[in-house]
Amino acid sequence: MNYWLMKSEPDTFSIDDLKRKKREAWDGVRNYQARNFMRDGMRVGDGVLFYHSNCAEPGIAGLAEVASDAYPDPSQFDPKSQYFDPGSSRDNPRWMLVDVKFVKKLKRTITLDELKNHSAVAGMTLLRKGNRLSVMPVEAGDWKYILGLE
DNA sequence: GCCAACGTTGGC
DNA sequence: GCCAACGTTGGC
Repeated sequence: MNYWLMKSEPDTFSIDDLKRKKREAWDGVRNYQARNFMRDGMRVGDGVLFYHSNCAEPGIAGLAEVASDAYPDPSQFDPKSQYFDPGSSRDNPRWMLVDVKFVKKLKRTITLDELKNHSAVAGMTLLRKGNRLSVMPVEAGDWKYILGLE
């Protein structure tokens, strides 16, 4: 069992949206490293920290779970989608995604600002300067520690 | 809205 | 293969 952090802009798709929909295909990832984590690293049942980015209160807003194996992101084939990739083909899809299902909304958002003040998690990928990955691994120890902060 | 950081693209 | 230009991310 592995742990992950996935970023979403709450204006686009928030933890409340996931709660309402129960399950969501995590489409639109167009970064190779993030894709590789989904394609090669994720297994059904892995834990996911649902992170709100690019908003008033950036931070971990809830928990989710990997709910499918990786499969081709349908939006890459759709010319009307903002995620359309003319360089990809159905025979050899470039972008993969997983489904994610709702587990819980945290009682409060554990903010980025707060995490920065805990030296125990200072090594997290999330906190690395200039980090822009939208999907990244989380170490088991960091996962446990963060859940203890709620 | 600004801008630092970083990934991608494309000319050479 | 180098690297400048460009686009995007995301905190502030």
